[in-house]
Amino acid sequence: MPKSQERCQEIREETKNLIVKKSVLYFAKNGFAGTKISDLSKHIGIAQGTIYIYFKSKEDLYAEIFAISDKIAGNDKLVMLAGLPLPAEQKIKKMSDYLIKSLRDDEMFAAGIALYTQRLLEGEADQSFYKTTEKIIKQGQKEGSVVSGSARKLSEFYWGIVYLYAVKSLYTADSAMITANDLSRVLLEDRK
Amino acid sequence: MPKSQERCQEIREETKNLIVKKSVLYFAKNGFAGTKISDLSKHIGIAQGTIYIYFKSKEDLYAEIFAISDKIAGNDKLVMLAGLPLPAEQKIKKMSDYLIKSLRDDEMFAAGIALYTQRLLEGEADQSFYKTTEKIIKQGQKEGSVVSGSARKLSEFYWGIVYLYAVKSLYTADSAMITANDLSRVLLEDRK
Amino acid sequence: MPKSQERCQEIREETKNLIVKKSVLYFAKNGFAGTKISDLSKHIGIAQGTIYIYFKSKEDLYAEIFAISDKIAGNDKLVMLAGLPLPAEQKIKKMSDYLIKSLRDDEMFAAGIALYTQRLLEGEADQSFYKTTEKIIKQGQKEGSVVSGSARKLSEFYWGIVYLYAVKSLYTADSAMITANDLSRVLLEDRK
Amino acid sequence: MPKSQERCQEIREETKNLIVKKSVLYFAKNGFAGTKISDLSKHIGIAQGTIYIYFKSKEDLYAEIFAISDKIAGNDKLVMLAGLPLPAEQKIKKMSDYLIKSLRDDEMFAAGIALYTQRLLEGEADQSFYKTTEKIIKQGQKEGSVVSGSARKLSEFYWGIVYLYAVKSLYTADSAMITANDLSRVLLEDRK
DNA sequence: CATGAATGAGTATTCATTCAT
DNA sequence: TATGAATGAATACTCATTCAT
Repeated sequence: MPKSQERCQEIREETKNLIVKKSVLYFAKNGFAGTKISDLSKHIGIAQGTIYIYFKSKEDLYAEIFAISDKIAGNDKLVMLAGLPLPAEQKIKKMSDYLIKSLRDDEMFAAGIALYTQRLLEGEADQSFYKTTEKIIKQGQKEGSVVSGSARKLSEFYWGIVYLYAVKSLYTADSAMITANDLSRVLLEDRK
Repeated sequence: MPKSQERCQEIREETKNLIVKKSVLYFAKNGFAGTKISDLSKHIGIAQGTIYIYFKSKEDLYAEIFAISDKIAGNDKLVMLAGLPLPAEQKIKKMSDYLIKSLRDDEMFAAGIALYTQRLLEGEADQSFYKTTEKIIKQGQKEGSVVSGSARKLSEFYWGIVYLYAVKSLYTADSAMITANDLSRVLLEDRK
Repeated sequence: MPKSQERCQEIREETKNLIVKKSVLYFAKNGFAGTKISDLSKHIGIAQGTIYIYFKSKEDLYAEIFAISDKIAGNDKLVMLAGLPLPAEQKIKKMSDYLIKSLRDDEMFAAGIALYTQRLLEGEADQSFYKTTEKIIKQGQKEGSVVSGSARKLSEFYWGIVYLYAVKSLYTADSAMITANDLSRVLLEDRK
Repeated sequence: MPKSQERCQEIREETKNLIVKKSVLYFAKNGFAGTKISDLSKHIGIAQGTIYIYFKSKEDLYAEIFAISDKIAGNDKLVMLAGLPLPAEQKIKKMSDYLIKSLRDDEMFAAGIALYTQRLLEGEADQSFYKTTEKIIKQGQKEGSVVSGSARKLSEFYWGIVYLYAVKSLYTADSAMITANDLSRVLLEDRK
């Protein structure tokens, strides 16, 4: 009696997700060239061959992970936040809160940020994070809560710092993480 | 006219320097695993075998480059600056000036910073940059020019940003570099 | 209504036959090494695992097919023909008729011939086809209807040609097949 | 002191030729799937890696050998022969002489014929051998020396037999090779 | 019995290193 | 010294076979 069509689909889905999930961290830490399929498969807990059932090649797996890195890093949440009817200062604080909390608690998130930013540096990712943040910055500059300067540069700066601490948290468990407040202050005017 | 002993030595020196110089950039961009000797030698403009005359192995070359990365990145200048009888604010401004200028004009410098920081993340570098900067920060906090907070964390933050723009400049020629002023402000109190 | 013992047996028989039948063609075209179980099972229309219910291994399946290739190729009919009380010329004509007709109409037959000959080349098949044909040739040489020369060589030649067109018909549907007459003439004296 | 440019070129040429020459036989005997790079390199007497200096992949090596199989099989000589001002009967006899002699003495030649014909069966080779032979056949039919029938079919038949004995000679050293005379008679009218 | 996802031994390919020139 | 062809151990990838469902 054959396995049911749906159950097979489910198994496939599960295994593929497992591979992706575990690979994100591994690639983020070790890079493409630094990742051996033999080590990766051991880390995932499957046979080497299984990877090739779901991905044509190591490069293919990497590309797929790269491609979804913005999802892993929570781009959709950011876009939603930007759309809310709130003052920019609040948005920035919420965003910073969310980012710092996620970096601290969720290795996958940190890995997603790291991969997404690498992709940006190599010119292969769209700049959705930057652009959404730019909008918030401009709103804040109108409202007087955000420091003056090129929104683009400020956005890059903000995300650069997020990247920085993402990478740090991948390498060292106990890194002296900045607070959400520290991060917000990069954009917000000091209140005296 | 036979080559004199010294001339030979000179040539050796020159070739070795060429290899180091060109390798710094290559390793900084591609990492250890991502660097193939075949590609690297092409990039340097010599034969693969030549590298092995000067270095025992790829790892040996990498180690040597790593070992001098803090020199490339100008650690000695920083130490000297810290020792001068100047207010911390001035030191920070001078330091930031120097860093931004170097990042802009000297690829080798950027590569040195990138490699040094990678080493730090992997826990293999001493933390001289951080520590020297910490001293300046503490001085500044006493003098009232530097924001309050853990000197260690502020130092890490400052150098994180330098690293960030070092990596950026390795990848994109025209990256929207921050100004020395932007960089200084990370540590300095806002003056109203 | 539970399946009877016999019905079960029948189903087994049917599936096994299906596998053999479809495999003959596949192996004949692609050879042992060139046949992947994954491709073969797709071609048969069953799951990979099913093959292993009926055959211990790929080699086992191949061996079984090889073993019956002379039956597929109609060796028994040839032996019977040789035994009939007929002049050699008639036997040769009947044999050629039968071979050409079968090659044209029955892919399985062509595949059987191809496999049998491959086996011969590799020295693993007995030479029953050759030997039976040799007898007919010798009879014909006595009767004056068959060209002179080594019966062995003529027999090899005759079957070589049959093999040739067997292979051709496996690859190209519309190959310019020789006629039974052409084939007979390889052995028979020209009549003026 | 570096190797001279020319010497390097020479060495490359030599090694590539060695690989091609030895591979022709190996592939002809074992087919593509049946040939392991590890075995092939042992057979050639070089390291596995060396093959990949000259060929991008196993497939690439095979394709290159396939592509030149008509040269190995001596297509140019055949074309030249067809152009000579001779009666067709002489051409056919010379051609058959040459073919049988080459098959007997030169394994490479046999391998070339085998590969070329495989290519034909797979529809990837042009049909230069067939076409040149067709011309000679038509000439001979006009001159009355060649049997009647479709020139195309006769040509296919003739080359089929050559292929047959090419394959045979690859497998068995002492195969009962037909004589040049036997081969010629496939096309020529019997003289009484 | 039938299925097809998973396995891992086997095979292809790469790349740091060596060495004859 | 400098070269780059050759090497073979390390790594990527395939495919016959197994096994839980």
